[in-house]
Amino acid sequence: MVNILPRDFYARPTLTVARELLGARLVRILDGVRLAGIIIEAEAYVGEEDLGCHARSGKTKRNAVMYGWAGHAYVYFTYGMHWMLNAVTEKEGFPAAVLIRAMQAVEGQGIISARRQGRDINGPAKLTQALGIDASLNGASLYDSSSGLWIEAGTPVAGSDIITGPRVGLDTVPEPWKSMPWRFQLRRR
DNA sequence: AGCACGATGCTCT
DNA sequence: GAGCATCGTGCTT
Repeated sequence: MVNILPRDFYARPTLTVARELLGARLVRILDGVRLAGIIIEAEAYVGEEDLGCHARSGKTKRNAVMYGWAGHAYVYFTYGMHWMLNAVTEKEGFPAAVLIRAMQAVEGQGIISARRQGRDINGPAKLTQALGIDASLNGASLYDSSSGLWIEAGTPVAGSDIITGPRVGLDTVPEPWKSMPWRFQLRRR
């Protein structure tokens, strides 16, 4: 049975969505083959007030998708070579998203491993490289399988299995945003 | 196991 | 022109 998370799932507070995406199944159809992983790490980026968020300076061409409908993919390019996958959250007009940072491969592991040349997939740019996610998926619907990229409900995760901490890579971001505990990880089993 | 650094190009000021 | 929600390599402990 297919159980794609609906748009309403994303149209909620970003911290809630980030926590609940842990344990969910990220699915990608690449060259007609189904690849999937269980999301094990995610971070919340919440509005123009959040100085760690790309929307900190208002709407731009790059971050425009974050201002749109919840449940769409915000995919951006950084460091000259890396793609990052986010799920847009909250209500239309409020710029917020969840960065998908890591997953545990559960379908198409052979292809995923080959695409990574045997290296690990524990990291936001590694994940997008493994799944073949790039600018062509910016704005794609995550609640609709026709996009080739969606998220399915997983087994519920106990709160005691979730580790929180500060977001990664915000070295030049001022406090308190730099240290907000808006990174969520599934405890290793 | 951990740290430092270079790669590499797009976006916004 | 500066900075970047990173990664892989290579060198040090």
